[in-house]
Amino acid sequence: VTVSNDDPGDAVRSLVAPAPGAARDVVAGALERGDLLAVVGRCTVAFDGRASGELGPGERHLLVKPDGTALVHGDDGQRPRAWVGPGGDVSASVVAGDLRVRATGDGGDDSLTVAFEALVHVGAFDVTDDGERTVAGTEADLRERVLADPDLVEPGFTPLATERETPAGPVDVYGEDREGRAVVVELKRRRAGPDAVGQLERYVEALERDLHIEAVVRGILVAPSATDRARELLAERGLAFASVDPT
Amino acid sequence: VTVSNDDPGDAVRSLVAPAPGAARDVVAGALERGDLLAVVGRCTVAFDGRASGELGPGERHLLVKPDGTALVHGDDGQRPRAWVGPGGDVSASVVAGDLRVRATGDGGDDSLTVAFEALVHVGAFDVTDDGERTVAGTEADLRERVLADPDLVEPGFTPLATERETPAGPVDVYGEDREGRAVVVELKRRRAGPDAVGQLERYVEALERDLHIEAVVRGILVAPSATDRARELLAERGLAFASVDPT
DNA sequence: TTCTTCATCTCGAAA
DNA sequence: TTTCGAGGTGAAGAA
Repeated sequence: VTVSNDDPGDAVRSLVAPAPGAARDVVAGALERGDLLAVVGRCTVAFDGRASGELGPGERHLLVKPDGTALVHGDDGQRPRAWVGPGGDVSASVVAGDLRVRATGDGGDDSLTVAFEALVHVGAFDVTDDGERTVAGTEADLRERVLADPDLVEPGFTPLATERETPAGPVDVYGEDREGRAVVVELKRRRAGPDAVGQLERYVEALERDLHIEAVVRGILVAPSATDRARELLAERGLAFASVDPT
Repeated sequence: VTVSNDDPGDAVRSLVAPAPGAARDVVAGALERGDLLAVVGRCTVAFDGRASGELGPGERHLLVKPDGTALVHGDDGQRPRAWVGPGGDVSASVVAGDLRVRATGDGGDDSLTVAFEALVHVGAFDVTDDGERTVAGTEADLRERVLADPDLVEPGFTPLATERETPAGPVDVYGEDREGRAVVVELKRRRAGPDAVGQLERYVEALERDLHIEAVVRGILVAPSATDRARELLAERGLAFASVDPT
């Protein structure tokens, strides 16, 4: 077992195949300093809270962030096998010769316990991420596109408001058609399914009641495409569809 | 810059503050062997595909799994700041003196590029996670509970089928009430919102049409609780609610 | 706080 | 492959 550290300003602590006690010390120090903590090894995991469950023995990667978030990743997939959210407490101990890391969620209702029966690596890193994040191709971009060129929705369509409030919640785009009829537009950045139609329908009905007029409120689903079931539902409800890409 | 490795059967390679070339070699070896790869350092990130975007300079943790999944984690929150799914290719290179890791998603439509301008740690780990995952408190558990004690839904309720097919999709639980009327039950393991009511409504309407009878099909939403808006919608649609916890 | 909806949602199962 | 709904969904914005 060797401690391997080039000591670049105490920014890193890295142990390969450490003894549990040495690992616990590194983990405890990382938690105290607010470091990013990474532990790789064979472990079992238990969690409890909104639901409860466990992971049988397996080799995994535990990531603990300065805000208390803890993620247990297996060897595949994009989602952690187990996790607990930020805001809680994290502690480390050695129980029966095993390193044990325990984290609790914000309310304290959620808890996560990781017991390592073999340690491959422990690392503590003093990192801060203050970089900006930009994303293009979101629903917001689709909305901008529709507002810039309302004919994409339907020739003669005139947007009047975004996020217009109704008893059923805010509608993405509210406007009127060439004949002056009220129009509710629901935007989806991806292929739309039955849920999107249900949403649109709720807004249309809510707005009809809100305006308490006899005139019909039209509903238009705007998305790159829609599934067959979604199109059937649109037809049944007398709603329309317009194909528009978010980019 | 030191290579620090206790050589526990070639299961670990760990470099603290490595030079880009040395890091590239470790990364390339990890990709070749199918190791779990972890890189910590200051980087910029760009992604493209379903959407596109970038992360400005920041210190982050890159995790690459044997299946090609790549996750870029910042110092807080539970979701990666950027990612690409499994199934694609991953490659490493040194460009303008910086380690660069590029990963593509399954279809090759998605791509993720991470350029490290400073390296804190590089680790390659030979791990496999074959542990079982068990979870209690899921919707399946709620269904079992309801089937074991149908009175939780409503006194006199009799379940007849689960996953019963309708033109709108499979119904969680199908049965009949004390008067022999058809009943559709929609289950939610947590507090139910408007979307759950929309789902239940679709199933009720689909089943009414499917049975093509004059008799009404009843709908009951079963969940620990429901939001006010959800309750209003239930009332408008003539649907019922039953409070049942998944555990 | 609760509520509502978006997400580069992810994931699994079924048609 | 596509569709559909669950998820211990998470996260953001508004009331």
